[in-house]
Amino acid sequence: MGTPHVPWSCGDIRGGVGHCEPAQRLRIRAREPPVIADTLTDALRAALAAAGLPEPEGGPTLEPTARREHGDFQTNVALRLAKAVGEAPRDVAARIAAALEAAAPAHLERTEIAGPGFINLFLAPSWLHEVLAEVVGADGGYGRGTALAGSRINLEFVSANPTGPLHAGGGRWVAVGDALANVLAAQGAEVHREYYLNDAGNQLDTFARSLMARYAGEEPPEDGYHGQYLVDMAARLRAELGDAVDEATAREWGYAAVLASLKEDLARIGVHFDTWFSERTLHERGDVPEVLAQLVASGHTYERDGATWLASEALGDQRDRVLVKGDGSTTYLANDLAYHRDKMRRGWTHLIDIWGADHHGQVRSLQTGLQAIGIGTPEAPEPEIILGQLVKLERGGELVRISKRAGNVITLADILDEVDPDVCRLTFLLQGIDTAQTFDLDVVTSQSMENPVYYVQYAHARVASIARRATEAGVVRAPLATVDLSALTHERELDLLRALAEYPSVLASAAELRAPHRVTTWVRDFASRFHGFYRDCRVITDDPVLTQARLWLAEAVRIGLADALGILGVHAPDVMERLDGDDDEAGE
RNA sequence: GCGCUCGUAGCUCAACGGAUAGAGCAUUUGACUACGGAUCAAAAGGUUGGGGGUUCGAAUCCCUCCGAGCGCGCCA
Repeated sequence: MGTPHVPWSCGDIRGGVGHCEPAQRLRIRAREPPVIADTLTDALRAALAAAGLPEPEGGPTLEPTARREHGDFQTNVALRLAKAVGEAPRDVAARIAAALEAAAPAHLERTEIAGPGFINLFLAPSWLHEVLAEVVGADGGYGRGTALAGSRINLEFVSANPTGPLHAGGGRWVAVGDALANVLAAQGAEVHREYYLNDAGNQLDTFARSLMARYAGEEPPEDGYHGQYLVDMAARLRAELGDAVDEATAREWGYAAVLASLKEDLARIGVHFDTWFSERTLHERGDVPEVLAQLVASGHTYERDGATWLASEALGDQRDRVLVKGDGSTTYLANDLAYHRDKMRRGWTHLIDIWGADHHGQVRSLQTGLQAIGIGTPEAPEPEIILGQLVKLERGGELVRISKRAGNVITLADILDEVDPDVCRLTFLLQGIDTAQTFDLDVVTSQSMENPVYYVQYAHARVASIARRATEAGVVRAPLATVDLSALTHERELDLLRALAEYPSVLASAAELRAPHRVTTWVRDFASRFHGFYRDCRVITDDPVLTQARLWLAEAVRIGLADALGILGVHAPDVMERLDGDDDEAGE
């Protein structure tokens, strides 16, 4: 029966097993907020030394406080040290705090010991003014890290079989994969986007038979592809190539047609792949027999029942796997091993695959098979496989049941016909991929309040609008160095700057955790803070000093919004198209 | 049966082992004669599926039970 191939469940996205443990990943040290964090950490280290205390394992850490009453930063060093030192946590904290205040670093106003033994640091607003200068002074590079500098990452995603259009659920991998690539690149990695075309197996043959059946005006075979698109495709085939097409010709013509439509869909949503890798390449070059020979030589294979097996269970797989079938043909696993070996040979330092959770059973097979030939280790397997839970589609408050047989496939193109690509992308990037996502077509296709993309884009458009107004009023931004940023004292202003201060660590953790949705969460919150600021603080005022400072603040906000949206692959418009809320028949 | 991923407000979802678990939507109540009201403010809403354990501290880590999704082919 083959893979269930649930159309919008991304059933033909290559699947895999659970997340790799962090230890197996490329490690990224999530950075604390800029500059100030280094300063404070150094001061904290010095305070520990001055107080005659050791450093906790992993060094002292600082983090932004969750509540304003707790100051700007907090550290739990005292809590972590208490047991080793043999003193009460609050006593340890007191010693550290005293030493810290005795040699107070820049911006530090006071410390406070709170709760079980936290040390809270209260800083002067000047540290946030420096953040503003960092944001605008970074020339587009604010928030970037270097943790992955030097690594060359091959990121494979989507890779849906070229036997039909992309399903709506597959859009999740399109959006997540592209954003993850951006997130990794933001840490200095060279990232290569790759799409694997499974064009040598029997799926394409099944596709060809189905197409031929439609061409002949018949129903596709039981295990074939029943979607309406093949009826349309068959008609085009007849129009282009006439009435005497054989199956081989139909297969190649159909493959080319599907490939063109895949690329068109991806272009519509703005995703570009650097490489479209054809499985046929492997067979033409003889890569598969070659990798099989390597596996045999490794001693991890055996013959049984006329087939060649990989002794993968001994390497940590759930069971052994067939590499060469009784009829002499190779399995998907054998081909996939050859494919990933090829990727490593092309010089990438690390491979990442994004798979649908329905394929998690294959993860260990691939990883252990590669380990048998010296690629990756149990601690750091290649490829790293990111599993995403599948997407459920809902419309009219009901789950849309997928029936390939009935041909009621909802494609990504269908969605793009109805909604802006930005909405589509951000919707898929709203949540982590560990949980199954329910994609409500009614909500997504409505330009309602439930669409966070407009909320964020509106914030950006508002900033742009302020800039336009300023220009109209003849107000020009003075060079930053001449502007007195200390005019920024309003809680709304500082609140925006705090969010910007945390942006670098948001990007870093999004990369480390392979979780681009964290950027979405941040930018939604950031937009919310801006809307609050906008309400309470007028930028263009009679006070030239305040106006200048706020114009620069607005610019910093624009940079933050635009950068985060850019990483998510969503546009940051200067103007929003007005919704006509007046005669909206769908309203209320 | 075995394995993987999950279970958080009415709904959809956040939350590098940290303090009083946060947003949006929905509900209720308010707010512009100035930069775009696709906005803002406030209220209400929780035993983080249940039970144990580790820890100064658990939604987070461990064990167990319940529930959900997905896997467990000489298919790809």
